[in-house]
Amino acid sequence: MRIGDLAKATGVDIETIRYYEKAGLLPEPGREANGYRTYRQEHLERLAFIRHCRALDMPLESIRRLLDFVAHPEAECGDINRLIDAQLARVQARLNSLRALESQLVALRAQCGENHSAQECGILHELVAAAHGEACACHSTD
Amino acid sequence: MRIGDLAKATGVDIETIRYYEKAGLLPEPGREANGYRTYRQEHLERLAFIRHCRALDMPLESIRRLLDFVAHPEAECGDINRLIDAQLARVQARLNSLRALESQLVALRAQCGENHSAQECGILHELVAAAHGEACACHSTD
DNA sequence: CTTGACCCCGGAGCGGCTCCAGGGTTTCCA
DNA sequence: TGGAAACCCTGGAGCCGCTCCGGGGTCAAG
Ligand SMILES: [Zn+2]
Ligand SMILES: [Zn+2]
Ligand SMILES: [Zn+2]
Ligand SMILES: [Zn+2]
Repeated sequence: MRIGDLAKATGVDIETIRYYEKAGLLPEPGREANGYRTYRQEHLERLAFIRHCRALDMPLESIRRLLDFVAHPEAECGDINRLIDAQLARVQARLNSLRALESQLVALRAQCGENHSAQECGILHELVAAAHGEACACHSTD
Repeated sequence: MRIGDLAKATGVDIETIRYYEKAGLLPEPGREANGYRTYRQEHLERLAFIRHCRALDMPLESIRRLLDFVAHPEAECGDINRLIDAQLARVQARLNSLRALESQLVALRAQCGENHSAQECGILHELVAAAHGEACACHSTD
């Protein structure tokens, strides 16, 4: 399998595959006489694993550590839990802030109905007022 | 007001303030004889405006355009609406994917209860299985 | 013999900061 | 008066996870 085949099989961009190799996530592939990379089934599985973890938004460093566990199956799995927990915590924190953000944006959007000049625009007014600190907790000074 | 005072007053890092200046978001401050930047009330307000928009997760480019409206209050406000709408759409898209992500992570986390070796760990098993494509839509090949 | 598809490499660019080295200035206290 | 601490300056590199670029080599079909 050449890199283009692997890319097609997994839906991962060629450049990204090379990047994962440089980053030490994907083991070095074999080389044809002309220098082209050649991959085997294990590379495909490894790459799918990486993409699955990336789809869970894990940083590459976490994936690296998970791959260590795959390579050393006798190790205790406590760190795996902690890793997932940390990831979940990140996601939930981001969810919370995005939810707050969404309602702020919805409220903001409601300030402008019809087309008019910027100086009469409720959105701009609200943004300026909030920046002055009136009823604005989001960019707190603490 | 020197840069440190502005930083303290707004809770924004000094380096970030200088970065905003370089990025053309904050107007060039005055300078003391020794080259130190000096800021006035308008800078403080401007910076607060920027931070408020950043708290709404707007990209700097959008903020630049909002600032253009502040500077040209006679312009039509239609673009302001579109800007907020686009931002809201981004946030909602991210919310949706994060919600899916959260439930996946929760399900994943449930696969491991007690401490054991990595090869028996349900989390690792699930990750590997999902990477193989069994019941996994997240890293689709299309 | 050329066209096009594929592959190689090293390096730059993205956003939004953050940090660093290497310097100058000011302020405070002994 | 001296010296340390706290502040300020600049330009440039580093972070993440790619993505794109230039400049080249390789190989099969028409
Ligand atoms: Zn997947
Ligand atoms: Zn309006
Ligand atoms: Zn705010
Ligand atoms: Zn386990």
